[in-house]
This record gives sequence, C-alpha cells and structure tokens, in this order.
Amino acid sequence: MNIYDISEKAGVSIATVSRVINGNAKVSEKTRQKILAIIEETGYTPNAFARGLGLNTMKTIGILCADCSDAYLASAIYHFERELRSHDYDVILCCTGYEQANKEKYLNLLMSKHVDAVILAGSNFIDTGSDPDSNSYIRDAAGEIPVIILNGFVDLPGVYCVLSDDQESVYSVTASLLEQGATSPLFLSRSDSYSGLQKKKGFIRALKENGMKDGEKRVLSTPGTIEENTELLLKKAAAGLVFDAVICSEDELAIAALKYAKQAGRLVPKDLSIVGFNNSKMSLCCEPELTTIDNRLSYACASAVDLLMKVMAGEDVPGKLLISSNLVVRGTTKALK
Amino acid sequence: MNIYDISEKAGVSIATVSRVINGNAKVSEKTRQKILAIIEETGYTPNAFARGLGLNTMKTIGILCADCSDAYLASAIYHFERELRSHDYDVILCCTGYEQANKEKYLNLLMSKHVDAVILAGSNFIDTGSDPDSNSYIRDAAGEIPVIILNGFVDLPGVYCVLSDDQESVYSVTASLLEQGATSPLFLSRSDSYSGLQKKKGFIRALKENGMKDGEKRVLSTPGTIEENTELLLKKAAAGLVFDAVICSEDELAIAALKYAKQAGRLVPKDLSIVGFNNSKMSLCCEPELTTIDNRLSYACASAVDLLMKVMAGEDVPGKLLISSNLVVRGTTKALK
DNA sequence: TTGTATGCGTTATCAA
DNA sequence: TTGATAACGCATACAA
Repeated sequence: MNIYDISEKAGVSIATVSRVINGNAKVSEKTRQKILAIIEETGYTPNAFARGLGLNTMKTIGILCADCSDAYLASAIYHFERELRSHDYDVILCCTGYEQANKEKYLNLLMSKHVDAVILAGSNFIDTGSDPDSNSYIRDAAGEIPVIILNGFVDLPGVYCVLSDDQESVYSVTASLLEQGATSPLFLSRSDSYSGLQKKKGFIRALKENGMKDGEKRVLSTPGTIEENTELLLKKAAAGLVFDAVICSEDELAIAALKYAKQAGRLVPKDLSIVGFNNSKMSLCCEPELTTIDNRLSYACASAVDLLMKVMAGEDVPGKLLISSNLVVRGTTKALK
Repeated sequence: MNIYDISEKAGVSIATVSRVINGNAKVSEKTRQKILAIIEETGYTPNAFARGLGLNTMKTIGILCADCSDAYLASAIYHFERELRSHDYDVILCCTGYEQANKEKYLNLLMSKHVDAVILAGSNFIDTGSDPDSNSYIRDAAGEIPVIILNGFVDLPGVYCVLSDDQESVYSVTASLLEQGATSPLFLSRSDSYSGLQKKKGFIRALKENGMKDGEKRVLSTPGTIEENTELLLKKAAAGLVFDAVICSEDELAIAALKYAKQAGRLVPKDLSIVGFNNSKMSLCCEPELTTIDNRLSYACASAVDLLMKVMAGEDVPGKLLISSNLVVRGTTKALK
C-alpha cells in the first residue's frame, strides 16, 4: 500500500495525496476528506525510508551513553526519550562503554545513519586530559548536526551543554559541614570525568576557604564496587587516615561509606557525616537514608530537549545551561542549612 | 558524496561500487582496491535511507519497555542493545509507560517505521485479564515481523518468549523457608503482570504442598514506594497479621520489608526472613544485604537476541525459552539449600 | 568482470 | 486547486 494506491482509489494524483498527508498546501476540503477517509480505511502509513530519502531526515535523535544500566543514565534516557517522543522524534540508543575508541566509533556510526542530532548523556564523553585534540570527534560531529551534552562542557560551536552546577553544590554542602564542626572531610570520587572534576574542585575550594590547604590529599578517586570501597575506607582508616565527613560523587560511594561506618563501629551522623549524590533510589535503601544532592535530572533533560528543538528551529540559544542542585537532607547528616 | 561521485572518481559504474560496498559479487581485486581507497579517502558512507528504501529494512530493532529508568528494565535494555549492535542492528527505544493504550500506540508507531523486529521488555506487555482479545495488538504485530517478549508468555505464531522460571524459583525458596521452620510466610507482589502471577503461583503451590490452604490470603499486592510499603507492613502487623518470612517479587519490596523489621524491632534473619528478587544493586545497599533471586538477565537477553537472529535467518526456533534462576543467599535469610 | 537501466515511495518544483 | 515529473541514493536484474 503506497501513495499511488491511495491516489488511484481517490481518483487524484499522488501530489494531492502527499499534500493532505503533510497538511501543507491548499487542498479542497472535499478531496481532503475523501483522501483522509481512504487512508483511514486502508490503514496506510507513509513509507518512512522514502520520506527520509527525500527529506534527508527521519526525525530521529541518537543518544549515546556509556552504560544505560547505570541508574543515573537510565533515568536520563528515560526522560530524554519521553520528551523527544512528545516532539515526534524517535530515539536511537547506543551504549558505548567507557573506552574512548568506542565512543568515537559509535558517534560516527550514528552520524552515518543521518540522525538529526545527538545527545551525549554523561560527562564521561568529555576528555579532561591535556590532549587538545581528544574532543575533536565531538567537534567534527557538531560541524554537521547539533550535539547536546548532558553534564559535560566543551566550548565548541554547535555543541550545547546542559549541566548541573556540581562544583557549587559540593562546595556548598562541604562548607556547611565544616561550619557545623567537621574538621576532616573526605571526598570520594568515582572518576575524573568533567563532572567528577567539578565536584572535586568544589570540595577543595570549600576546604581552602576554611584554611585547609591539603584539599587534594583529602580526595580519594576510586572505581570499584560497594564492597571494594568499603574495604578501601577500612584500610585507609586503619592506616591512620582521619575523617569525620565523607562527601561522595555518587550515592553508591556513600553506601560504601555507610557500610564502612557500620563495620568500623562509627555512629552516623553523630561521629561521621555522609553525603551522596544523585538522589537515586539507592539513597533510600539504607539505614539511615542518605543525605544526597539532587541534581534535578528530569528538569535538565527537559531543558536539553527544549534547547535542541530551538536549535533545530534555527533559534539562537546559549551554549551552556547551568542548573542549580538541591540538597536533600536525610539521616546521614545532621540538619544542614 | 554519493555512489555516483565514487564511481566517477574511480572510473567505474555505480554497480561496481555497490558491489564492493556490499562485498557480494565478483569484482576484480584491482578495481576493488581502487574503489576501497577512494571510499576511505573521501569518508563516504552509503545513505541509509536509500538503502532502506530499496531493501525495505534498515537493520533496526524496536525495543519497547514501560519505563527504562526501572533498574531491571534498564539492565535488560543495556544487554539487548549491546548484543544487537554486535549483530549490526540499531536499537530504537520506546518507553511506553504502563497504560495499555500507549503500549499499542507505540507498537504500531514502531511498526510503521519498518523496524525488522520488536522486543517487548517486561511481562507487563501481556494482559493477564480475561479479555481474550487484549493481546491482539501483539498478534497483529507478530503477523508482520518477529516479536520477542522478555519475561512474558503468550502462545502466538511469530512471538518468541524468553523468560526466567519465576514460578519455580519462588516455589523453591518458599519451600526451603518452610522446611527451615517458617510457619507463616508472606508474599509481597508488585503487580499482576504475567511474571508477577507466576511468582504468586509458586508461592501458593509451596504453601499448599505444606498443608497451608490459605495461600491466597498470604499474598499482598501493592504498588507504592518503599516508604508506603514499610507503612503497609507496619499497619498489617498492628492489625494482627502474623508473618515470619517475606518473599518479594522485587528487591525494592524486600527493602521495604527490611525497613519494617527495623522499625518493628524484629531481628532479621532470626525472627524474620526476607527474600528479594532480581539481584539488583539495591540488594547490596542495605544491612544486612538481601538474599535475592538472580534471574540471569544478561543470559536471558543474549539468548533472546540469539533466538531473534535465528528467526530472521529463517531457522526454526522454540516459541518459549525458560531459564532457571539462581538463589543468592546473603544476610536476610539463614543459610538456605 | 563490468555496465545499463529500473524500481523503491516520497516530497517538491513547475505548469496547468 | 490540481497534476506531471524530477529528484533523493542505492541495489539489482539483465545485458554485454
């Protein structure tokens, strides 16, 4: 069933059928109704490939993420997808893993599929190293279609970044903890991604402003499972590391800190304060529940899609959108301002 | 840059270029190399739309899920995507939400995009009610392209179901608990999806075989958050409901049960055994960590994709694949066989 | 082994 | 308001 069949049944040309399908040009109400009726009756749907061939777009957005089973990224994708679909865009999902080579490979793959834009979900798509050319794959893509980055920032034409103000939120919670009497806070970081780095900066800045110059030394970067990180803290403490507050770049790390506290016999939040990040479901699974930073993911995703639609409509939009976070105080800290 | 440009540069016809791109027919090694070099040099990639138009396929699989931010579904999608991509298929993701009308709408939408097959991730795509026609949307789709269902079963031509043996695993753990001395187990169920129903059946069967005929009454169906379900158990217990074991259809419900135990001052696992389902990350976040049923999701997804590839290759494959689960014993039960 | 010509189903331009 | 026809870029049957 194609447009010729419909035109034949209706006794008109394919051009007219095309017109009523696309609702564009002028068609007499009478023929419009007639054609509409036939389309309804036959269940005809235009062939998406042919349409794509002509228009060179299939209203499809590519979303790249390292690992969509990660709770945070999974939520992001969920919000993106729903938001995009409400604008009649399809989503091609591509999980790249964490290797740089694959990120580039899959970005190019998506480009070759003529997606209308790509969304890079997660700050790990930005190389924070010193090689000035390591983000060139993003620049190349942005030369052809809009590129949206969630939680990462590079200043490149054609790339639009939506991110939560991670540095500020970590700075702020660390400062509050210090004000409350903490003397030896620790920062647990998952990785040196763009957002990881921002968080770390916020931590160090808060320490510096309180006269602590050894900020760098109070940062622990660690991949690894909950169990491994629990062990890590146990070991560090046994080796003499003193800390009375742990701020984490992810809820999962905070869970590990909490487990450490249990095993070390330290009272939370009395002897040890713990702060997570992301306000994920995990933060509600433990006892006490985690104080955590909510970075308003759903708002960020909606904003990103909104931005994208404007870009594709040719409007002028900012290349960077910074969204403030919200501290959710639960049981692993005392009341915080 | 299209196939004509390449053919011109190479001084051959487009047919020859097409041949080397598709690696099909005979092309002299010399011209092949020449064309390959030009393709490399120009960075040419075939236009996917044009190809799709001719072949009526774009090597794309549609994945429908109710909510990809759900931990279980997110993992499933991750595995599906990686597995499919290794077979050179793209994935169009579509989150439908839980309303029947939207499931149908989006399935049809995907069909109209000419996906090569669809995967329905999650048992909630199967209507378990009495209306014999409620799954007709699946039958209609399966009439055109292969339909794979993860964790759900309907016996329809063209639909292939891969599911874990939920009934058996719940039966088995319940029986073990009873054998160990439990006298009043409870089953907490999230929903009456196909898989929820299977789990419930397993529970009731185990009770019946141990002479307990009030199985139905020992099942609590509840949506709601962790907090709400904690409250629910508190209320039920206050109202006189007695239970010494809680088997759950999801880890999240088990977390709620654990929180109930803490608040009610009951010792886990001494006074109360708790079993979760899915072996999600959540099961590692609490204290003690959850005993839970691991339904081998990654294996199931890989099998499903394997099945699909065989179906599309015209091979004869079973319409139902049942995968045994694995009980992971941790801290919320005593040692179990 | 290579080339020619046609079809795939649209959209859009130009004429009527 | 409508219709005829040319793109769009590729794969492939058929011819050479």
